Amino acid sequence: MRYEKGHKQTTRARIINVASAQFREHGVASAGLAGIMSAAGLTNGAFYAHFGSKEDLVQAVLRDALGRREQGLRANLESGVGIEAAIRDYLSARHRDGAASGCPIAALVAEIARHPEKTRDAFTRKISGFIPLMAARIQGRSAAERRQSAIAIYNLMVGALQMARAVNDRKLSDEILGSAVDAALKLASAR
Amino acid sequence: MRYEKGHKQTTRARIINVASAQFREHGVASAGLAGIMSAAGLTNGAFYAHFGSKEDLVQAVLRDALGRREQGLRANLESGVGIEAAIRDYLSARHRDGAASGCPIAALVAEIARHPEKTRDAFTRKISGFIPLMAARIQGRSAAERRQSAIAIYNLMVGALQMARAVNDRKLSDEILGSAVDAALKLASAR
DNA sequence: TGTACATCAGTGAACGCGCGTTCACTGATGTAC
DNA sequence: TGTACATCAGTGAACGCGCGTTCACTGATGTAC
Repeated sequence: MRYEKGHKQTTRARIINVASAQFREHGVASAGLAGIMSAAGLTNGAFYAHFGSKEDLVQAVLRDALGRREQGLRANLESGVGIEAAIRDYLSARHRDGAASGCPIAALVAEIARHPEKTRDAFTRKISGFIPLMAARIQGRSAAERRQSAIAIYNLMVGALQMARAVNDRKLSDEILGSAVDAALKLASAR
Repeated sequence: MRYEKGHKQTTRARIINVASAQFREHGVASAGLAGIMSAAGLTNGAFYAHFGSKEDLVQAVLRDALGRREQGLRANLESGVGIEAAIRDYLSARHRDGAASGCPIAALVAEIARHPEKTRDAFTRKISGFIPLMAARIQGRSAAERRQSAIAIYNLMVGALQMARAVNDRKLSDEILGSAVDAALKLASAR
């Protein structure tokens, strides 16, 4: 064959990786296919050998990026990384300043709400899988309470990260992250 | 005069109102000027008699929409509407399902982070004004603690509302709102 | 009082541009006989 | 072994379209004299 076996799969993965970063950095609506393809070292036309439409790519990116974060959660759980470390990492200056490689939920959730059902389906499915993984690391009297706290903590972190990114004043931005860390830790400890 | 006094101001306000709703519903990037102007009962060209650019309009919308919410907060404070009622209202199904007339922060914060400094300035200024108004209604040992809780509660509500809007499963969406209400109330009460 | 001109909010066609998408083609390698 | 054809990932030009923006123009009313 003119290309080694698995070449197309590799190319597809490269497109997904590039798109994943550009979507998170510029938003789905503002990241164009031409820019994504050229950053992947390809030309416009090759796109449709891999995906049926831009919306298809969005779904593939969501599944991939959220899948990676899920794997990360599982790895943390197994290696015993504490919930406090995870919260501090999520709400760090590094995460705030590195949206392109950061949490896809924080970067894209508002846009996803405006996308077609199929895209929201892909998102919803991944989120549903996430929740039990987070709940497993949270203290609480009952499973229901742990689940509830896990959801609230994630929502708090997502909101705080976005706010810290939008605000144009370093001190206020740091204060937002710090307030969220404290509140998240409170919610994570049994009451 | 061919138009009564104050006519231009009224028109400007109408453009801002229409844009405000369309930005919140479709996002700034996806809401076009032609659509905004025609919804305001005008043609394309009239836009530049009122604003220098689309980005100018974004800033005007932010100042207007956040100003309205600030006024609402002040009114609640004076009329003694409790923090619990405010939280339940923010995290209601009605607010989730009515983005066009809902909180501009939840709808636009992620996009604002990617806009020019001047736009982020307008946002930051309004947010800074917000915080003390919210802190005044929160319990806590010190002013610093009240401020911290107010920030965390708002971040939690913004994140939860966005997540509830993105998720494509009514039950999960309701659960997200409910979890956020409980967590916000916990954060709002003194500890 | 009547006429000439100034004002100005809004019109609507046109600008260049980048978007998502399509498609005829390329060229390296495989297979058939 | 050599030739004809099939495969297919990727090329690159072109499509129609809507975007933000510009601009010559309109027409109702004001002011000057």
